[in-house]
Amino acid sequence: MPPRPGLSKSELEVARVVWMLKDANVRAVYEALSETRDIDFTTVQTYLRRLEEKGYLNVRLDGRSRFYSPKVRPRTVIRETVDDLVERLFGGEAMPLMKHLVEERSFSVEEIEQLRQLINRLEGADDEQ
Amino acid sequence: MPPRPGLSKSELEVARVVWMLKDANVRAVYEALSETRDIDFTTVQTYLRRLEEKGYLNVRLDGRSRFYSPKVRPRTVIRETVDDLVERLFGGEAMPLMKHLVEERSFSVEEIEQLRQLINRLEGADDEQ
DNA sequence: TTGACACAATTACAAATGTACTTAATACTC
DNA sequence: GAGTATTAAGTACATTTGTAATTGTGTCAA
Repeated sequence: MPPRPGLSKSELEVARVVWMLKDANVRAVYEALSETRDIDFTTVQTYLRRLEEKGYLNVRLDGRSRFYSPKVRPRTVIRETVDDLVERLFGGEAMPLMKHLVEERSFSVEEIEQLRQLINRLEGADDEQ
Repeated sequence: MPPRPGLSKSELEVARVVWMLKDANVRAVYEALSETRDIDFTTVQTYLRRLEEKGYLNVRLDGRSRFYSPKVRPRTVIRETVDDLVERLFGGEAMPLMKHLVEERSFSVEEIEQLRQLINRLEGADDEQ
């Protein structure tokens, strides 16, 4: 179990922006989010505050403004989130999700090739006992 | 956009049980859920009612008791759910999720082979223009 | 026919979530 | 230094979610 409260869907979205920006104040996050979505500045403020309260972000004061940066590694958050989804939607089996993705998200030829490479690499580093 | 309100994490879990049972009354769903999770009978009742209200389940009356069955196909719900996650967590790119799954969920040799097959099959039925 | 249960239906209610307004403090601009 | 913009901080508030208690009603067994 994660030692932190989970994130809601929208919170995840905001967290992702911070991951991309590495270190950002409210305005920067607000602007990034505004690209794709109609949202109020103070709403972003609230999200960032909650993300900090929940232990996902660090805050640093620079002058009068607060800069947020990841505290938990994206990879970790992604793992927890995806695991949770797999648990609830597929009873813990990851394969059906893979299958779903492969079948429903029409990948390009290049992407398929990329995938194949990934799998090949896996087989090399196989840690089955 | 889905024409129905989205499902919460727990609602998804309950929906999945109904999918598996195909057609079930509260008790059956309650019993299936109890296997893995401590939950009250009436809580299950509430979830099922909400799932129906949201348009995900059909209800049929058999004697005095209500039998629930899927109204929206699992595949559809899964697509909507996964798409939403991919959107928020990976900005709409499915590949990073695949990559994550392949790297983080140690698949067995058999599963890897299965995956490979899946990909091969894909290439045959390639519908790029 | 009377409990004891089963199930439906209704209601409850705190916590989490999405969304924003308000107020206060500062900084920047003439 | 008065007015304007920026940010922080606090507060608000309806909706959704998770969880269940309560109340009504029929069913079955003794």
